Amino acid sequence: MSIATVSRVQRGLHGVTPATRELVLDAIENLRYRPSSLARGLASRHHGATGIVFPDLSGPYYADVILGYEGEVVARGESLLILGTHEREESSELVLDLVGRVDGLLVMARTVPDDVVRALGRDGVPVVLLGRPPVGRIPAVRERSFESAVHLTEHLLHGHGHRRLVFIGDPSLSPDVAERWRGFADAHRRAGLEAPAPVLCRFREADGHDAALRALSEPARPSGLVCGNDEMAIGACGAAERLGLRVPADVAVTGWDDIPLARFLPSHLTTVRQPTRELGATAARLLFDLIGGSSLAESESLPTELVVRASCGCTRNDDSRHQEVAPT
Amino acid sequence: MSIATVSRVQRGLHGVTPATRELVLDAIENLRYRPSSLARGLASRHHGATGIVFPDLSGPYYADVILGYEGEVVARGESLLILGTHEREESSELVLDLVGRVDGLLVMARTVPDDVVRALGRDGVPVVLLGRPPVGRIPAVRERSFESAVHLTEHLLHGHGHRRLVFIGDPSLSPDVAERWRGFADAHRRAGLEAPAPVLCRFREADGHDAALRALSEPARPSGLVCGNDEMAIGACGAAERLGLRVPADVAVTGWDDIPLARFLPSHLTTVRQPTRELGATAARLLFDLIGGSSLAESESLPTELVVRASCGCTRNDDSRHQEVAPT
DNA sequence: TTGTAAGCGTTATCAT
DNA sequence: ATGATAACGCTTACAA
Repeated sequence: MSIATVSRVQRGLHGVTPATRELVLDAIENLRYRPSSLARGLASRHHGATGIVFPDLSGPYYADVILGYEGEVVARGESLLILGTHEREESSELVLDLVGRVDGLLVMARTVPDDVVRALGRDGVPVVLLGRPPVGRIPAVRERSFESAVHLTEHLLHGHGHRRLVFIGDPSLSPDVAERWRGFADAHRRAGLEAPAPVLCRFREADGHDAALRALSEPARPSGLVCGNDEMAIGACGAAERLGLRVPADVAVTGWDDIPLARFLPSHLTTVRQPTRELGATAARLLFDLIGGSSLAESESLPTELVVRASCGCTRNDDSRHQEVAPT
Repeated sequence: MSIATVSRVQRGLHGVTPATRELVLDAIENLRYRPSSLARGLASRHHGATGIVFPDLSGPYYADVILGYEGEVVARGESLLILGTHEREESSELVLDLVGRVDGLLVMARTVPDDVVRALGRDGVPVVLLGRPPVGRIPAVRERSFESAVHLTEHLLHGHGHRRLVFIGDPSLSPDVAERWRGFADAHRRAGLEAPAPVLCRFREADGHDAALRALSEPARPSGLVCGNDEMAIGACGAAERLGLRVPADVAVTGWDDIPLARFLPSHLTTVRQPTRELGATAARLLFDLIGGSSLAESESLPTELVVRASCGCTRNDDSRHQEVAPT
C-alpha cells in the first residue's frame, strides 16, 4: 500500500479500484489516521482557511457580521481565523502576520489604514473590504448608509418638520459615519437647507452623551439629534434626560444599527437596521470567488431598513414600522 | 548566506555575528521575505494557533469570553481559530477537524458532548473546558453558578419573604443552568422548603416567555420567577405584562448574565454578573500552560456578582448595588 | 559562528 | 490502477 494511493483515496480522487479503496478506508479507520493540515497545506500551497479582521466585538454588529461570514465558511469546509484590532498600535503588523496564515482576508472598517490594505493587494492576497470604500481593485461590501441617511433625515425634515437637526458623530473616524453624514447633509441640501457642522465624537455611549450635552447646551437648541449609531443615541437620550428634556417632545433622537437594546429604550429609538448577517455572508461569497480565481468580483451594497419607533416623534401604534430603503 | 543562518536570525536565536545579522535583516527587508507558517509549522511540529469552540454568538456572553481569550492569545503572538457549533448535527466532526489545525482547544458548554471531549483528550490534544464540568483530567474554567444561585435565591427567600419561587430553565440543557438550578434547590432546602420542579425551556427570549406564561397560569401562582439567563427573564417580564401582572409588585423576576439590556428593562432586572472577559482570559492562560507542558493545570472557578436592581422587589435607590459572591 | 543535509507529512509528476 | 520520488519551505542536529 503506497502513500500516494492513500492520498488519492482520502481526497476522493478517481483512479482507485473500489477494492483497494475499501482497504485503505479500513486502515484509515483503524489507525485513526488524520492527515496533517500543515503538510497538506505546504504541498498544495493553500491553507484551507480565511481570516476576518474586525475592530471590536462589543455590541452585536460585528458579532452578527462574523456569524454571517462563519456560516459561509463552514459550509465550504474551511476554517476561520479572527483578529480584533481594538485600536492597538501594532494592528497592522498583526494583520500582516495573519495574512500569512490564510488564503484570503475580510478586512472591516476601523481596523487598519488603506495603505496596509493596498499592501496586501500588491502581495496578491485575495482581500474583501466590509463597511469601507473599495481600495483600488479590492472590492467592498457595504450597506447603503448614504441612502438610509437621506431617508431618515427627510423623515425628520418633512415628516416632522424639524428645522434644527444636528448630526452627532465624527465622519473622519469611520467611512460609515462619513456616508451617514453625507446623506444627512445631502437631504438638507435637497430641502434647500444647510446642515450645521457635525458635533464630533467617538462611538461609545459616553461619547454620545458628552456630545449631546454640548449640542443641547447651545443657545439655539437643536430640535433633533441624528446620531451615528445606537450607542451614541442612547448616550444622547441620557443627556437629554439629564437636562430635563423629554424625547421626543423636546428633542428627537435617532440612531443606527437597531441593536436589541433600541426597542427597550424608554424613548423607543427610531433607527436604521443593517443587514449585518447578510453583509458577512456576501463578503464571504465574494472572497471565495476571489480565491477561486474569479476576477469579476464586484463591490456590492446591501439595502437597509428604516425602523420607525417613537424617538423621532412618531406615535407608536405598533411596535415598529419598517421601511426598506430602495436600491439607488 | 545559508538558509540556516536566515532561520536563526529570523527567530532571534543567539550565535549570530551582529554583522551578518544586519546583513540578513537587510535582505529580509529588501526581499519582503515572510516565512511560510505552513512550512515552519510542519518542521517545528506546532501550529502557532489555538481554537475556541462556542455554541453561538448572539448575546454578549460568548463575545465577551472570546474577547478575553483573544487578548491573551494575541499577547502571545498566536493565532485564533473559531468555530460556532449552532446546534449543528455535524458539530463533532467540525471540532475533530478543527483540532487538526491547532495546538490546543477551548471548548465551551453546549457545543459537543463529553465523549468528543474525551476523545480529544485521548489524542493528547491540550483542551480546556469553559462553563462545563471537567472531564477526566481535562481542566475547566467556570463561574460560581451554584454559589450565586444560592445567594440570589436566599435574597428572594429571606430578603423578600418569597415562598412560591419557580425556576425557569432546563438543567439538562446546560451545565450552567444545572448548577443554577442546584443552587436554587439547595437554598430552599437550607430554608426548610422544597423547591418545585423547574419549568423547562430553552434559552431564548421567546422560550422564557412561553415558560413564564405556563408558570404564571398555574392555579397557585408563583410569586417569583428565577430565570436561567437574562434573555429568558426578559421573555418572562413580557409574559407577566401580557397577563396584566406588574413586576415586581405581583411577581418578581430575576436573570443571569447582566446583559447590557438588563439595566434598561422597564422592570430593572436583578441579575448575576459573570466575569466573562476574565473567564476567557483564564481559560487561555490554562490552555497555554497545558500546551507548554505543565501538567498541574488545575480547574478554576471565578466569583460572580449579584446585581440587585428592582425586579426582585428591592427599591431602586442607586442604579444598582453589587454584591460579590465570596469563594466557597 | 556558519554551512550541510536530513527530516516534517503531504501533493504531484512521473513511471510502471 | 498503483508505486516511486521529487518538491513544498522550513527547523534542527551535526559538521566544518
